[in-house]
Amino acid sequence: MTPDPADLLLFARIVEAGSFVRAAERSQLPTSTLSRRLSALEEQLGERLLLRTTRTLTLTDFGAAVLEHARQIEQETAAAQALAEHRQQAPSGTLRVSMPNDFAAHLLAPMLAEYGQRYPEVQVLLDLSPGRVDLIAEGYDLVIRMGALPDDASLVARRIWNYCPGLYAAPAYLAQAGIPAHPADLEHHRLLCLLARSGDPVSWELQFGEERYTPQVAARLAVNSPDMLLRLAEQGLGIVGCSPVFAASRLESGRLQPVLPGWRLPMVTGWAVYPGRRLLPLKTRAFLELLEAFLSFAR
Amino acid sequence: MTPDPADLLLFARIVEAGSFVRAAERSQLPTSTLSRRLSALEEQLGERLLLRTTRTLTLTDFGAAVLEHARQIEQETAAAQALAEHRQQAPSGTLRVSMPNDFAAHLLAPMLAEYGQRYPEVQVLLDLSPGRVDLIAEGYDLVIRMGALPDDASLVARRIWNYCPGLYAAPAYLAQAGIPAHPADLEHHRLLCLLARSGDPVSWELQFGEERYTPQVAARLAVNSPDMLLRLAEQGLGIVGCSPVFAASRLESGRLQPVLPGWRLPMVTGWAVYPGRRLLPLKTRAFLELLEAFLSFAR
DNA sequence: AATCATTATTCCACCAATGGGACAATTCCA
DNA sequence: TGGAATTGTCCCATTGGTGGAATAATGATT
Repeated sequence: MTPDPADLLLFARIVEAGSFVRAAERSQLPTSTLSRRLSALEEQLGERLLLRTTRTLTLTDFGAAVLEHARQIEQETAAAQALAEHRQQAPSGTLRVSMPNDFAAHLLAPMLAEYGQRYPEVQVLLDLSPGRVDLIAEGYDLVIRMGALPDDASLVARRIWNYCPGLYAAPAYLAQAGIPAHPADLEHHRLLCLLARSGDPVSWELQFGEERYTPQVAARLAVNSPDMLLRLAEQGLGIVGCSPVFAASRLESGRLQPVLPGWRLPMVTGWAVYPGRRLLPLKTRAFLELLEAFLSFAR
Repeated sequence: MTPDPADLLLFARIVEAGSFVRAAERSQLPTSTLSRRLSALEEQLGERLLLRTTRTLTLTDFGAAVLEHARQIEQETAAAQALAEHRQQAPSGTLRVSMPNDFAAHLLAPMLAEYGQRYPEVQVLLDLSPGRVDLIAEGYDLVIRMGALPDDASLVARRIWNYCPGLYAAPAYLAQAGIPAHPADLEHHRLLCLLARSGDPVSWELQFGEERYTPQVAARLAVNSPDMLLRLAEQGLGIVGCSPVFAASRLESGRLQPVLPGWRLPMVTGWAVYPGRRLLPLKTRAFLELLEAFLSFAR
């Protein structure tokens, strides 16, 4: 059996302190423990390390040889602790984040800039692939996804954002197909739908305050990229349902305009998913905090 | 509080094994312990080291940083153990021995040669000062002394040799002063006495089998070196009492001859004194074994 | 020389860590 | 698709180690 490195560490401390009692004071341990542990270590190694008198401790030359290794152990444990403490104060390392492309482009660009400036020691690796990634297997620290969250017990999902998509279309399209006055009118329109990952069709369950209405329509086109969806709507392909935030720039420039204002699609929730509930790396915690701060503005 | 190096070592083992179960098998520990200890370590360091799924373990980049130090600790403990095991097989280091000059010259020269040849890794430091040395304070591994042994509880004395001094004188001296036929005759002779360390006079309590006789004489000369004593006797200064072994060479060459053959002085015991009762360094144990082997020949 | 202060060791009641088992979850295999 | 095997975590009775106090012993001091 290999010796307990903790005992070797204690041995180093005893030698440094020069006596059992001083080592006990520094280590916050009773002298009895030190005495017992050292004896056990000697027993295990099969040779004495220290010759002890009540007044003096002298190293065996075997003890001197072992002491070198014991000091190394002491130094390495201290290094490990220092590493941890440094982490506690300044986030560092590599942060691997995966999030939808549009989410990053429309909402997170300034936030990412701020994060990079505030924590220069963290290297951010941003993945914008739309598909879900295996958080742990692929080594991601954080994954942001819209809609359905993965029910993985080892993962923790945190609600970071939500929105109720509104309906938007290009003025040219509305001039040609007419402006709907009620959800029921949508049955005669071309609807552009965001393709859910699960592949099942999205129901257009519209609501306006307490009032609800679900037109019996099928989407004419489904894409898995909100940005592409908006671009298609801009080209006059139909009516799109998406977040007001995403549509904002096109609304301002007049390339899109609201349809059935006040009516909203069901709430979509954005989740931040990360492994484990506690002991989150500081870099991740910092990212989440900054994320929430920015999203509370964008709400 | 600094982390427990034993936990860091376990962490390294888990990473090497690739799973908790395999690490448990190798370490002869239950998986529950490994799981708990690793969690405790993470708790203490404040950040996760391993992301665990039932099927895969992946290192955090913090974990990767800590792992380096953990591996060092593993290596150092192994080195310490190897050191001990190597000691078990091949004595090494420095052996500090103190013994009387004459004891070394007449009895131990071949034994020391044999020891040096058999254990080349041991550097022997031989002290031939006649006075008693403080075993522990001066760092001696072994002290050989003739006569009274120190009653020190922390020291262990082992009887290694004993002899009954005989009487010897130079032929020239005997021709001049006459050959004693009975111990009582010694009262008219010059007696050369070995100076005891305590300084008190040595009584010439002669015995021959069961017969005892103590001539009322005082030594004319006292020296604390048996060899010098013999040399003085050789010069015809008087009758000396010393070990037959010490006198052997001079008896063979005829420079000395026995006086009152059969009569002997009281037994003198030689002691080997060393610190502690068990866990004797192998170099010391080897020395003692060889010592006893040689002295059993010289008896 | 004798006493005192200091130090390492020993003893024993007690507590915390252990480890065997059950459990939940996941991946592999048919 | 469904079981089977494997894996990490949790639970709780049990044990080994802990730590406070007494003991033995040593070196300095008066």
